[in-house]
Amino acid sequence: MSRRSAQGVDDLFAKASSAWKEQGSRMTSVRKILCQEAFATTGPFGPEDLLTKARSIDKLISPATVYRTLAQLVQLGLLREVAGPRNQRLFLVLDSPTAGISHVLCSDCGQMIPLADPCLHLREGALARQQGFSPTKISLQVEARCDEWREKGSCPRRRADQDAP
Amino acid sequence: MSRRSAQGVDDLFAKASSAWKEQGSRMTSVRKILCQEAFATTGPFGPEDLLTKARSIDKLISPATVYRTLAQLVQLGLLREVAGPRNQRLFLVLDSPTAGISHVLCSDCGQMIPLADPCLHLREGALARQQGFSPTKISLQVEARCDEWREKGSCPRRRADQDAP
DNA sequence: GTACCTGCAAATGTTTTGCAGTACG
DNA sequence: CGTACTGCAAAACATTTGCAGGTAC
Repeated sequence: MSRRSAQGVDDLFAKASSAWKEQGSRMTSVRKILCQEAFATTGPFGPEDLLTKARSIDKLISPATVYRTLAQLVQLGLLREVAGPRNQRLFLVLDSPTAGISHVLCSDCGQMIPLADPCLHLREGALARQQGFSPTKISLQVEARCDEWREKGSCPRRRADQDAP
Repeated sequence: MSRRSAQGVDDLFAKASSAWKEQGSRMTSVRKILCQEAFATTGPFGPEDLLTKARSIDKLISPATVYRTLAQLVQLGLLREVAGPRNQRLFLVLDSPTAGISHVLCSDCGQMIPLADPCLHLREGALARQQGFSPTKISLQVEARCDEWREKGSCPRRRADQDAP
């Protein structure tokens, strides 16, 4: 998994710290670990992913704390929740107006491939605001079969734990 | 809840029957009830909604059968699963070109408001093709808090059976 | 000292599965 | 008759919550 630049991570980390402090909360050592691991991730990640990464640093971190922290980071506007394939919950770091929130979901392997399209992002916000809504969660589902699937009969990204559609 | 025309329901019903028959399965009496209730619904509905409606006709229908049948109807291409607010699973009847469109989901009342935006639709197709995918269905969901919610503290569309977030 | 934070374990809520009986063709 | 379908109950998961102890300021 690719990682965000140290500069970007520090930026986000500072934002989280001050946002928490502002509301009487603290940047604790557990939250530090969770933030570092979450913010360093460039792609979408699930609660389970984050827990695993965090536990590679501190084995005692519990799922409860991961869920609590994720909810807070979404509420602070640093993460956005998106709908993943097969009802997974996924989170994305929101660190710039160009944050890629569009994705293609492969019908075969279920994998989510990000689409970078700032224009689309702006458009989504505008659409929602037009009708009197403030967006909190955005999910674009493009159901598709990848070219490899059509040519070779199976998707190269398919994971072993997945069943045929 | 608005209902689909009898003609439309019959059409979908016939499709389901023949699709099942084709694969050695049957249109049973329980499936009839589930299909009728699902196909008559024009908006998004959850497994629980469908179970309730079905039980108003036959009280013995079980959740297991509802889930099994929903999965099959999705697989047959008659329903489409979309991600709802607060991690609800929602299903839509796929019976027209307007099925693959965008929606705003209200975080408070859970209602899904369609967004007509053919431009967005076209754009997604292009994006997906760029990356080697052939899109089949596209749906954009923006989960949001509506202005009424922010101003009055609750959403005018809220239904009685829903809890505060 | 007073909040806040955390892990644990239990509770929740939803979806799936094994199984025995039933119904359909 | 054999296969598919169904309800029931239990299992499997994912997520949330209560609480007691620990930590930061």
